[in-house]
Amino acid sequence: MGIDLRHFRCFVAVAEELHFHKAAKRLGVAQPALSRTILNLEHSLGVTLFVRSNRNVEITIAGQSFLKGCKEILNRTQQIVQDAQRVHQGKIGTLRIGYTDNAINGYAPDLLKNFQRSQPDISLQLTHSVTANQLAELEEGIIDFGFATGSVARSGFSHLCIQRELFVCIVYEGHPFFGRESVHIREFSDEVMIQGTPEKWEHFNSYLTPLYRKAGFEPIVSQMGMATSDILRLVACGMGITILTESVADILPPKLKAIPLQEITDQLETIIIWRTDQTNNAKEHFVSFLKKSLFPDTQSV
Amino acid sequence: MGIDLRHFRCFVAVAEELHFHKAAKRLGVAQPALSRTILNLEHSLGVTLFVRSNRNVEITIAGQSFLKGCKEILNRTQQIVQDAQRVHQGKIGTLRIGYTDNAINGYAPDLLKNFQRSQPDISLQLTHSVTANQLAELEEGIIDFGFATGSVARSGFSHLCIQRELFVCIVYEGHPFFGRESVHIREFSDEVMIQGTPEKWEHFNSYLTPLYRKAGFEPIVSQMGMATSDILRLVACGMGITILTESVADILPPKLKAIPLQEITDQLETIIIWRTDQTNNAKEHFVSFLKKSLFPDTQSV
DNA sequence: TTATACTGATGCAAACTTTGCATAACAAAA
DNA sequence: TTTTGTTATGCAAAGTTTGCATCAGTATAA
Repeated sequence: MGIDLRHFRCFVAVAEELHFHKAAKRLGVAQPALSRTILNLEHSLGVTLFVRSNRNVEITIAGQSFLKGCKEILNRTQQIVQDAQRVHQGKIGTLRIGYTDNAINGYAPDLLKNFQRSQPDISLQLTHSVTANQLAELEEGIIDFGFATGSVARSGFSHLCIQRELFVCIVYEGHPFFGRESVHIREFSDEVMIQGTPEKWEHFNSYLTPLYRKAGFEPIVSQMGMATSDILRLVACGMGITILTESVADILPPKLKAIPLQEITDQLETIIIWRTDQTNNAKEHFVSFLKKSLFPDTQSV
Repeated sequence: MGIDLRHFRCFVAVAEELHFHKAAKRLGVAQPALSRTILNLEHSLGVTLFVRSNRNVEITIAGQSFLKGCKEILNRTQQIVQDAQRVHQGKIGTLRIGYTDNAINGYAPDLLKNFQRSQPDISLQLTHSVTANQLAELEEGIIDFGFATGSVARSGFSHLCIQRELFVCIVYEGHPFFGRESVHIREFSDEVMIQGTPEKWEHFNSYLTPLYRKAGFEPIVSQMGMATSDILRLVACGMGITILTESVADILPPKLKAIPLQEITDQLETIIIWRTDQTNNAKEHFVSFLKKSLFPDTQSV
């Protein structure tokens, strides 16, 4: 005869009502059943929980100790059941997210902030890595989502475009372009340019090359930076100017300016990419949140 | 169909064995009964706990979450039953305390003795286990307090430092160091040393390694002991000398001596650690007793 | 003293749950 | 294809819990 939560529930009711009939009513059972349940419990424990007279019921100090424990266990049981259900529904969990320098500016931080607010029990773990690495990390299950730039169509992956940005020229105070409304890329033929390193900026640079080619010259590249912040620092030191995208405005230091490029309508896409197989509820939450945020009109699903 | 402790017990067995037949054997029931119990549980919860193929059983993340909770509840259930029985027998509360070999010497025994005197109706139940295990046991609710060595900062836990000790060298009668006022660690380069086994003494040994490194040699370790008493026995047999902490003086057999180490001021911290949530009266008594003993000046609360 | 009212406990059969056995169903390995 | 290893299912037996009727005990009122 094992002790069960049923015994605990019955015991708590009796201990609180100190009256078998009322407790039975509260539990929705007949009084004799309850009487027997408590007797069984006392017998299993080897502990007298109540002193009954035919006129009233008193709880023993052992009973008081047990009551406290029973309530604790019943509450905790409810909690762990809820927790399991929440995990099952993906409300508790961790999403690992990779991001590139370009992708994390603009719309992305707000997106993540809002998601965090709507699902505070899902923790987000952000790691920095370039697009190519992100794909490998997605494959290996190291990250769940990648914030990447460029069109990355691969089977087994889904993606959503979260923003499209125009390219802009970044100049420092004192440079001839500073204060101009716009610049034409042809004017760069004699400028010293800063660029991202080929390994990390492979994808980004692949957009720039055709622009220079169309303008009919090869850029003079003086220095390279690994991260956006490195490049901006070099520009700020007057080592040269650079081409980045609009959203960099969000992190632009003072004395640097972003100037639109004339005639150039190419856009850099920022996408969120993830594996289509291997889903879990936390991931699904995030995907549906993304869709809701990006296409608020669509009411389907 | 209510969820019962029976379901928890069955679930834990399956989760630990990841095999219905083995789990059923362990529980002493037939496999079909167990299968159905788990299916019922999953149905009641509305949560998939296991992913079964015909070749193996895997636990889901929701299952892992639930497993942790189930273990906690089963342990706590056992405890409250014991508590009730103790109260029935006239003891009012129980504190379960884990201790490591290093932590239980020095100040700790007096602390416990004084607490016992001030609260004779709270029975103390001491169990020996290493720091890492203590943390797991705290999580699972098997112990209420751990006496551990080393700085263990974890969220959800509180701790108090009860002592800081210098390291000393333990030598046997007849050894050249015996009778010396102090020794320098450099003199150990040709000595045969006794050490604690790496599994159980991982933390303690992590203090010794840098000491030897700074002195510029690797120690010659002849034998390893599991417990302090084992190590002392080996030293007493003349198998080598060892490094322990000051408080070991309290349990030093005759013909062994503790000698201070020159120039070494590193100290080993002994802490008491407990879960910040899940408190009860006995635990609160103990915490306030500790604070009163350790900071007798502070009169607040 | 006796009757009444109120209390928890007990006998018993019905309802429900859990169990074990035999075996199905399925997939991987031989 | 057969064998082996695994969980799931059908079904009847065993076990547990329940509700009804009723007992037994005690305080209160007549």
